[in-house]
Amino acid sequence: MGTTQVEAVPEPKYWHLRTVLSEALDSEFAVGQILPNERELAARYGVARATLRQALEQLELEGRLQRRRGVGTTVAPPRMGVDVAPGADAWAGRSGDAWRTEGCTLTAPPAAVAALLGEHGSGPCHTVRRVRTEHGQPVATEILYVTPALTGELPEEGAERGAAVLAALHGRQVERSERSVELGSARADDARRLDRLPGAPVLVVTTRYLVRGATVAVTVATYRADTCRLVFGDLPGGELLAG
Amino acid sequence: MGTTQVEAVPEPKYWHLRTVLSEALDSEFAVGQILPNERELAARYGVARATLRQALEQLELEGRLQRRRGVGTTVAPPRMGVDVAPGADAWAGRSGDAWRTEGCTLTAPPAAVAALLGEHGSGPCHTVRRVRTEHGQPVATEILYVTPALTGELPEEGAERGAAVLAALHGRQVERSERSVELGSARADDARRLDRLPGAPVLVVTTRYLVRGATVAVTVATYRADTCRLVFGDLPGGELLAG
DNA sequence: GAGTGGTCTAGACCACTCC
DNA sequence: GAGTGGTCTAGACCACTCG
Repeated sequence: MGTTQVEAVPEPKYWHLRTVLSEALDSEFAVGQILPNERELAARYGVARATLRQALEQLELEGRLQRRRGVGTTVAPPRMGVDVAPGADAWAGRSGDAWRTEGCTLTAPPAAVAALLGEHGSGPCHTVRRVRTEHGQPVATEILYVTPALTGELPEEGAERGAAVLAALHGRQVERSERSVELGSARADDARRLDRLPGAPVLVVTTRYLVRGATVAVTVATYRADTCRLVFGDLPGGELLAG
Repeated sequence: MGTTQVEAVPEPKYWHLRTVLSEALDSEFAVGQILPNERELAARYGVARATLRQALEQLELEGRLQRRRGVGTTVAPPRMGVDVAPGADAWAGRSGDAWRTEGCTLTAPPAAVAALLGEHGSGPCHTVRRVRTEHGQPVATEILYVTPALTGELPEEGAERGAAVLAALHGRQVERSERSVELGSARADDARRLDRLPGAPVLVVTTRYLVRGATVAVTVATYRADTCRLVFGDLPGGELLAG
């Protein structure tokens, strides 16, 4: 008794620190500005470095900070809006297209993708790898799986075949598409392409393209969660409230 | 010399451990099964508990594990697909509606929302709080901001006014909507509603509803990232490849 | 009260960037 | 080589759930 407990459920130090730092970022720092190093910040706030890092990790997750090994921690700009509306992330040929095709193989898709492709998923698929760059920064990697039934014969190999696959898809009508978004962590190869460390948080966008009721193509796109805000622009109208 | 370095760039322990555990989950554990406790797992794999926890955090981020203080770590079921298509997450009145209205106030929106509302954002807005439950589990919280110009006079207070606001919106035509998804971390109040700890990763879905070119309503929905896969069903068709 | 995950510490060393 | 963030350790204590 006698201890006037201001908060019945005291919040963790790292969470309080996150709030304090967040407010400091708003009022005392400009975008791109470099913060004091972790050891100094920890000393300044009277916590262990690990605790400070927990707070910084939160802020990085929220897109407020950017940390680079060997360089320092900087104040991140607001997340860029990346348009992922169907057609807007044009697979090819668009003016100002930000996608770059890296290569193409003919391999069996992973089980999760095979399930989406249904009967077409059992055999090998054209597998096209692409990387999306925005404002000079890599923001996404993507793997496109296309059933060979859709493209027909494609003798070329490697990156050239990738272009051929995209060309074969060019202008095809699709009845509808289904898209889902979930949180993931970057695998080693994606992390390298995205200029991040393995395990970095990413937003995984999976899209099914349907023609006459059958899934003819699937894309799995991996967006950097720290720098990207996925924008689904111009959704159809309709009633503001269903029911 | 003499040290045959198998991997030129050795991966961190926690990342390797993540892979090992991930494979063990696939082959040796069933959904819902409880894992050995952290101290034992750390000993078993010959690492410090903190390192083991780093691996577990990764797997939790990927939706593979579920950790509950005082209980243990269990194998999580596959993420549930949560439909967030416009109209599908009906604001009210739908059969099987999974949203529950918590209350309603007339307050000035935060700056970020005010910016989206444009000229209407300067004054106070109807602010409706809702919670979405799916399969008996809270999956999302949402705040709906509506300009008073759209609803007219609404004398009631609290949760009843919330219903009145929703009723006023019922069946309204909207020309188009714009939606974005980004990663965030749960604030204390959202965390409580979602049965999570502060800082838990969430997917923040922001939607603008437009009528005659003006934004009349904005929703900010916060989904649990560990258990939810956001599904945008039945997107419009069109060309499979734009260009 | 026993057992769990969550927080926090103090220190060490490593990988990387830049001068 | 100096300075940064990233990894890892060994230990302590706290908050929570459950029998």
